[in-house]
Amino acid sequence: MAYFIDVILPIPLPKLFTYSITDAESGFLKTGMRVSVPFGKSKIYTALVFKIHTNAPTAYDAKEIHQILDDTPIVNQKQFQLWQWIASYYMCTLGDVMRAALPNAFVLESETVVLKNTIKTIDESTLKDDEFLVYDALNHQSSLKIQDISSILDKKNVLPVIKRLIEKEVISVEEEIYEKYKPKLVRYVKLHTHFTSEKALHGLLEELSRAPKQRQVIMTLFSISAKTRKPVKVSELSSESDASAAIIKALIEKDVLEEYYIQTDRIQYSGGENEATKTLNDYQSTALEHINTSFETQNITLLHGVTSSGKTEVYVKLIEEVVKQGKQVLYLLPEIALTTQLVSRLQNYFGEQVAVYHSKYSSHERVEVWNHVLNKSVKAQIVLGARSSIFLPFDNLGLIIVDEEHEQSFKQFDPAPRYHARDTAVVLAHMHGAKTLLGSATPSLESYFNAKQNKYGFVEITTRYNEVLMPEIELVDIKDKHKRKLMKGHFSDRLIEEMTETLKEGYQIILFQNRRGFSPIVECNTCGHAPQCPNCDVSLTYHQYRSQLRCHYCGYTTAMQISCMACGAQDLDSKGFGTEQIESEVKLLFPDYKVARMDLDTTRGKYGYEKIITALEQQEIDILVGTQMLTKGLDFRNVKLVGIMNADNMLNFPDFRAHERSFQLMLQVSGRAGRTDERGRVLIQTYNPYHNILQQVSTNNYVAMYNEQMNDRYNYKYPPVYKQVKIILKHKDYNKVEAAATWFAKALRHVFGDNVLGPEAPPVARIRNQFHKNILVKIPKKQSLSKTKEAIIKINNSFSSVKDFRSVRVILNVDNF
DNA sequence: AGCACGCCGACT
DNA sequence: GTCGGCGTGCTC
Repeated sequence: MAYFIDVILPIPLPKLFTYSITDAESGFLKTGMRVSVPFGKSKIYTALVFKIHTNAPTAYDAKEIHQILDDTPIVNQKQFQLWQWIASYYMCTLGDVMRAALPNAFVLESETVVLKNTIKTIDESTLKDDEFLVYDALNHQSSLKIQDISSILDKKNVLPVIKRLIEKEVISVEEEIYEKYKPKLVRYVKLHTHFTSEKALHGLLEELSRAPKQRQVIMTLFSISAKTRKPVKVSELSSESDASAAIIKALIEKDVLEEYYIQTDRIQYSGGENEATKTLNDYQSTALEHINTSFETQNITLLHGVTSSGKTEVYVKLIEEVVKQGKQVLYLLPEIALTTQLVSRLQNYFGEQVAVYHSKYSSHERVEVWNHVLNKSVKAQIVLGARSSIFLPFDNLGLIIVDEEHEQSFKQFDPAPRYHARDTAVVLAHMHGAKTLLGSATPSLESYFNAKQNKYGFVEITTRYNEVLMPEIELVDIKDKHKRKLMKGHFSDRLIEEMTETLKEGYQIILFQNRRGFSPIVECNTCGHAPQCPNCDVSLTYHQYRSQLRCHYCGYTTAMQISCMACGAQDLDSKGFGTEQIESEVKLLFPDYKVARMDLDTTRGKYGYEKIITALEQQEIDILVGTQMLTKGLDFRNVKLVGIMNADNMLNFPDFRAHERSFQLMLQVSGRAGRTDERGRVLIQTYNPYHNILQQVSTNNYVAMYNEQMNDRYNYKYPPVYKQVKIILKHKDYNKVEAAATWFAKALRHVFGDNVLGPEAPPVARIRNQFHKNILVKIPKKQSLSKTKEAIIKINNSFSSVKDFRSVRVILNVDNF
């Protein structure tokens, strides 16, 4: 009997590929194991076994696999089920999902290696110049990579040269694959078995009396192992005995010491005893009770708890319960809310049972967490992670918590799969028969809507921890302040007053400005020219601290101009403002206080973010200026005043969710104020204090916001009332996207009529030299989602068979919010 | 997505 | 003349 496997390849092709395997392999292979397979002319890819069968393909000969990479499956059936759901719901391929799901180190790729042909002697005179260069390089180096040859010959396309050399039998090529994951090994030493007897040991010490350093090492070894009763690390021995690596090496070479390696985890929990979980206050325990009651009838429950209401403690109790039952827990958070603060808080209670998984971890570290989850190790009973942790190989999940449920960063935008981790988590939980708890102080409209419709259970906490009052929110009309000349730069007299007061009392201040850099537009006062990005249709943002102009879309930078590039006038003016400008103004206004800034530019690097947070906690910073990074579930004890510099630019953002987002953002920032005992204060500067959203923020009226926004959503057919799929077309030629988008929209209108919007150019019509066009398909609740998607895919297929449009990139984004 | 093949302009 | 640009087609 001939055996075949269908595999998923990590490429965006909609189908599986079939390879043949031997009898022996068929006995060994299981679905979910990795194999390496030849693909195309020469490449070797990592593929994942999806199905094992005996149906020989008819249209082609299946190739044989190259190698089996695993002893046991690394992906389980439930994951495959989830992957298929993602692929169909978010309209992408299984290959896309595989790429996103597996830690990078699991996906090996081959590299072509060029070797010298040693069998034949070469007549060098038959070689051309470039051929000789390669041949000569191989005399010095046993193997060359394609890239090496590229740099030797200093040109891009070296394949013709390689081809000629192969024909002349000078070289041969091989495909090499590397296992990217290497377990971390730690070197240990012990005394060689020769010396275990008392007598032999005595003799040894005698012998070493002439080598005091070495003798010292041996003595230290004894004392360490007597103390710890554990294997002794080389590093430990070396630092304890103050001996260099060379001395230890000498002892190993003399066979006095014996070295050995033990595989260790890269991430280790090193804390002490676990604490008992905290007792909940009345509000919290009522909430917990309600959640439990809700879970009796509902699989999903939304917890709406005001900022600083102690939701985490409630989560902890729930986690404790589930862990007791021997089930796994997934605790999802937006990437930047995953701080050491929260991790150590959970570790306090659950110790080494907590594993953390997010993108700042190296791919090696990710593999380790993956394996712990796969092996149902106690070390990963509770996984705390960002959106990609929904892909871990859970087997018996009992509970998923999605904290800060409203956060848009749960939705992946750029590479497919464009999934929403909150929604995917709900599906994942369902597959495991687990419960899902969504938590937020400002729930997303869709979740609140679902709760209202009784699709989700609903629980509220309306009181802050320790019954601290919600901050007092004051709206400051800066139009009026400008008129009455009460503004100093971007600061109103009210804000300055409050700041002075707060600083005097010894409390800290947070200033929020949702835009980084110094100013988003630099304009010539003489001719009105503003420097634009050469690759994108945006003006460049001025960054003062490096005296640079920068594009926030493609990363283009150029030096700040002294004079106008168009007319040469030296009179440049900056319009608008960002965090950098606020920071420098604060420094002028309050020269005696420490000011820091937190935005993308100051938090680069692995610990940049952490450093600022710690400094704030340690009260080394009096005033912190920042972007929305500030909003993410941080708990600052001593912040009493929050200033929102300008509420209008977010309210006027051209997006149907701008109002909802502004509300969430402002309430979240406000929530940073007054978290211990003193009531906090929030000042919102705006040109339009009568804006409904601002009124709702200032009265902390979520329900009013919800009702008003839902009204709009009904009227304009937006989510959560309608579903939507956004189609983005990109091309470097404007006329081409234009034509392509028109064609696409027309085809869609044929099927969906008025529920198709566009094509329209987005606010930034060109990014990285690609022109964009958007089309939106609105889907009424009663219209079948799967049929709609089928129709879109069909249109997309006929679109790509028009040869004129083939080079236009099409992005399908389901639930693009 | 890659990658090869094949056809055209612009340089050593 | 070749080098490298990109349109086209294919991958078990």
